[in-house]
Amino acid sequence: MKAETDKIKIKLSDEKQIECVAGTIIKDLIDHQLTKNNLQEIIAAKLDGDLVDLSRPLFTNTSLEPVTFDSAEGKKIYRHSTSHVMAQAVKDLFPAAKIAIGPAIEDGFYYDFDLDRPFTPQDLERIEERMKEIIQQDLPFQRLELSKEQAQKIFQERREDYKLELLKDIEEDTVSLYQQGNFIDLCRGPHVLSSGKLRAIKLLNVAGAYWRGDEKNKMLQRIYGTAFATPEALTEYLKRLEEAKERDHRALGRQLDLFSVQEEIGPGLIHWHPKGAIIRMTIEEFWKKEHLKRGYQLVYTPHIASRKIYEISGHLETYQEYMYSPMDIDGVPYWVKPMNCPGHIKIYQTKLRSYRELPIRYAELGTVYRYERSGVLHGMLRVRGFTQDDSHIFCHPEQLPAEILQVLDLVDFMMSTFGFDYHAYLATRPEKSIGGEEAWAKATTALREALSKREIDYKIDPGGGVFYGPKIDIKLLDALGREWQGPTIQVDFNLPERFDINYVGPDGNRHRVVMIHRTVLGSMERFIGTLIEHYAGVFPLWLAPVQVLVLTITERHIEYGERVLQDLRNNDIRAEADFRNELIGYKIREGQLAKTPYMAVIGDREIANGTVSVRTRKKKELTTLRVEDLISKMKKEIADKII
RNA sequence: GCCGGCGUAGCUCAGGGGUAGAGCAACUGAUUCGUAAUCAGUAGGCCGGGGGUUCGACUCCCCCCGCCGGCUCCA
Repeated sequence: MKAETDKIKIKLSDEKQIECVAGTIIKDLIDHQLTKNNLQEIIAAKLDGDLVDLSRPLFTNTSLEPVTFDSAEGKKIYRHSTSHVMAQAVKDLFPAAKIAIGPAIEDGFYYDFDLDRPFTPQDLERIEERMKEIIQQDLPFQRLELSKEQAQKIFQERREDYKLELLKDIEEDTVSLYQQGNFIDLCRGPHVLSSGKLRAIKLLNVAGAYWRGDEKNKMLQRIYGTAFATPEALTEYLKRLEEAKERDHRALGRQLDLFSVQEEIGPGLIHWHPKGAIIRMTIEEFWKKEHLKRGYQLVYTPHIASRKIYEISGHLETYQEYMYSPMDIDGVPYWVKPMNCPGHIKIYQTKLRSYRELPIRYAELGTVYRYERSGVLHGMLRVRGFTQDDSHIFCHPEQLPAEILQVLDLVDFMMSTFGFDYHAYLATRPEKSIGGEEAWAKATTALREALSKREIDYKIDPGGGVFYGPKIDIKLLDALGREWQGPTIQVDFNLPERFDINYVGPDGNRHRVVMIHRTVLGSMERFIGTLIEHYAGVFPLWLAPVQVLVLTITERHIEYGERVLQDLRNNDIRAEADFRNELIGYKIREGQLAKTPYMAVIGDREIANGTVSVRTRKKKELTTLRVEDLISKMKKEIADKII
């Protein structure tokens, strides 16, 4: 460390470097050097890549980069500071509350508290008011670097049991604490300079959360909130949340009459109404054709199976908690299938397989039932009975890379057909797992290389693999940005062993197959649920339940309307009619609210010319087309699956 | 499963110990109309279910069911 009179060099950018006296506070430096070019308020700084408080003094040559709210790091710091202010407000109003953890998260922050009474919505309002007062007071965030013992003493005095527990797990001798006003928190930082920097805050909701995410631990109360650099940005965000709610597949499912869940039948069990069913059927037909094209063979397997098969597969050992209790059939317990693999394996094993037959790819739209805990059910996205677009590929080890690549190709093709955004994860070997190190390495490499070859961005999910093999998970995003497990590609070393699945190699000996479990949509329920949100209910023509609505102006146009309707239907176009004695504006409004892609209006002029007046849901300008031209235009759009 | 909130007509929602309300939808009638709401009328409710408090409960209390937001867990 240099003496305070010494000069140090600070690199501000590739072109700009300045000198200052050692000990200069970053904020002072920034006030002099950077404010003119930066309208955005600076939240923190990055010194040689490390995030630090603006209140930190500079002692060595370094590069300095300002951090603003624009950056992900800036948002994180800003919101993390807001969570501290919230914790301070809670402690002010509820001194008995103990603080746990309070990080920034995507779009906001939370803080967990332990308090013997629940926070009410009114409490949230009070807390928010108190936070605004704290912001008004403009309390500086002070960083304290203390020995672990000193920190322990502080949190003992304050009876912050959770902080003490966190401290125990910290290995370093010194820890950092942040204080604003009378509030002290164990925290790495950095933070904004003072509470007054926080401009637009909002508390959103309270929820239970287990201490350290473990359901054996005490349940704490988590308050969620968010913060933005300007009130306008906050309002914008809240508006986005409202809009997302309107895309919610549960609301749209009711409005568009796609599906329902019946209390008397049971939660988590989906009823597909005619309009939802036709969407599903269209996707399933497409799916089947595509699989046959790509060398899959379609199979069907039973919905129940005797105990024996699940003993062999290991389901009773490792998966029983998700399986529904067995029924007695002639004294033998039968279970409803939670997965399709055993059935496919047994089909494979009906004869001796040669290496020449491999790979064998069995595919099935297989309906499975799994017990899901009541609190996790969610519309069509998390249910108890669902149809997986399942397949099991049996191959020999050398074929694994090519097979994975082919599956990934199919996944990508499907996702792009539907215009879907997705995130990919490569889940690696978990601690509790079976199979040799070499096999794992080979399979993981095959998965990784397939992802790179397809140029799919992915994250590693360390230890997230299944016990029997590594996997690629594709996550779909719902309207609120929540990720849902969709397509998955899993390599399996386990079932081939348990079932003794073989093929006869060129050497005449039996060899163990490698098995891939995969789905390319996930399940019909979850996929279509997410699709509803993705399209906001506005299905592309090829999927729209009603593709064209034939509308008449008055009763004298009905006869011609009937002919047009039949003409469309004869051409495999899903056409419906509204010949009611209602105003045309009224019928159009209904069609528009149902998000019908085309409406064909018929009046005197159209009958005279053998045409229809065509209105699309997107562009509202009208065109007059001969019926056969409308048919060919629609047929092309359907065939091309235009999104 | 756990924590919190909610449950009133088909849908969206008001009401808050003393006879249950609106809009839309439905139904009936009139209107025969040119691209997002024609007019009039009618009907519709075990106020999620059960128990309790009370002279009286949709309203207050308890239990159960379901839904919503999270946590934990998954296609």
